[in-house]
Amino acid sequence: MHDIRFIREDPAAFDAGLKKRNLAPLSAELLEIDKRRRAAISESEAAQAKRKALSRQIGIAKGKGENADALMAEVEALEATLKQGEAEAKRLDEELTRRLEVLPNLPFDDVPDGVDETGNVEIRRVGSQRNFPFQPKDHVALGEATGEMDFASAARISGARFVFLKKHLARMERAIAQFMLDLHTSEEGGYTEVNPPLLVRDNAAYGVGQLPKFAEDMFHTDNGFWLVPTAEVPLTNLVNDTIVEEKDLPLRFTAFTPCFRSEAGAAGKDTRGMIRQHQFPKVELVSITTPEQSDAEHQRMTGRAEEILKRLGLPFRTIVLCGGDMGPASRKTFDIEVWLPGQNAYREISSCSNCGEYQARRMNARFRPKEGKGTRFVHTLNGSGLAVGRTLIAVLENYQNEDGSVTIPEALRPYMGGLAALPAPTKRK
RNA sequence: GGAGAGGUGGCCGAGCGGUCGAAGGCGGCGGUUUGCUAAACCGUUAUACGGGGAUAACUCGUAUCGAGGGUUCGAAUCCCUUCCUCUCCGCCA
Repeated sequence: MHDIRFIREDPAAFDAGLKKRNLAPLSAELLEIDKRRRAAISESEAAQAKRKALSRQIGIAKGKGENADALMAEVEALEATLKQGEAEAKRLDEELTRRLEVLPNLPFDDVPDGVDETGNVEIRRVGSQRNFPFQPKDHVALGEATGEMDFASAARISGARFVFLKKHLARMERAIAQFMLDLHTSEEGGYTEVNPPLLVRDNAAYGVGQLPKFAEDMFHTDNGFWLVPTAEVPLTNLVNDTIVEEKDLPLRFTAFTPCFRSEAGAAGKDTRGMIRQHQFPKVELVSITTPEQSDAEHQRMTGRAEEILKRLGLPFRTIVLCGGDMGPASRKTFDIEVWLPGQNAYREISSCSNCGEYQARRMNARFRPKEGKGTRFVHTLNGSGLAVGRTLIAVLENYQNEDGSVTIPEALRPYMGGLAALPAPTKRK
């Protein structure tokens, strides 16, 4: 949600931000609505002030037992203008909100220009791609060979874009999540583990910017709940409608949850395998900071997500998204892409965004500064730390052996009962 | 699911048709006292929007007592709708 005063003060900066989003300038028409809105408010308030004064006089007169008919007639005469003025002011105010609340956040100046993913810029590459002496398989081939990744059963029971994981793979997914949580909640990680609700109300979905524009991307229950598309929704809303003390910032939350996305089928992309599912597990990171801290926190958060991949020995690259490819709430986003030899491609495994005060304004999340008076909006950040299902895929594809067994990365072994490798599939008789 | 109770400022808690933005307390801030701390005492302490002003200090106005609507000259107070919380009973992982 944008601050109309910011647009009033610097319409050129606003339009420049929209341009980075490949949107046409809007400041002129928004300010026109704002102008009419403010005029209507002034008019309406003047009438209200008059009524208030008269009503007070009526009260005083009646208190003294005097006749107040003349005064009451005066108020009566005001009635029409009053009602009309109020309605007009309200209508214009709502129109402005409706226009503003669907606009995306303004990218920072250092965000690259571009209309889609081709405009993204790689900023670093870590780890080296393994040289396979054989043709590496993708995760579907590996998982189905052992029967531990079962798409056929999932299709019978839930339809497309679901999967059953069994035995070692089920356990490894759990191991990965636990490894991530342990690192994030360690002293150097600094995050507080949270186990949030997975069903949320409209206001929570609105607060992070999912509503009103992206309703069709979420599952909805028939009694009015949204299934969370990411734990970002409940975690960020932990501070909605609250005022935190500056000394308590930053707040850092992490959660391991399933995520539910209904849009996953619509794109027609990644129809094969576990890459894009209606339900997937993810460890999420959320930070609440002061405006001054948010940029450093953004770097830090991205670093914490990268640390997971480093410890798992998975090669990855980090890119900064261009204006056209960023999520609407974000001012700047780093994507981390893991190398998948089975696909011969880097694939997104984390997305870390600094949302500035965009979400804070929508959910009314403020802090009380140590210096000065009043309150200010917090900055909110979120990132995957990491997508657990995709991490599982990455482990399978990067650590596979020619016989179909999979070496387990050292970091995960303590979580797998010391197991060193997932067994190769047994040959069919 | 059944039966009740309630939602007031950063927090607790009064008020139940008329100068109520709202008593009192706590907390916060400023000060006095004090060797320091504590205690005591005095003062102060909401937010949003709009107008004026230098996009200042400040000032004027309007709104805000869960949300929305209604009654009334006037609503925190009355009525309706809705959301939420709590208690008891039932049911259930």
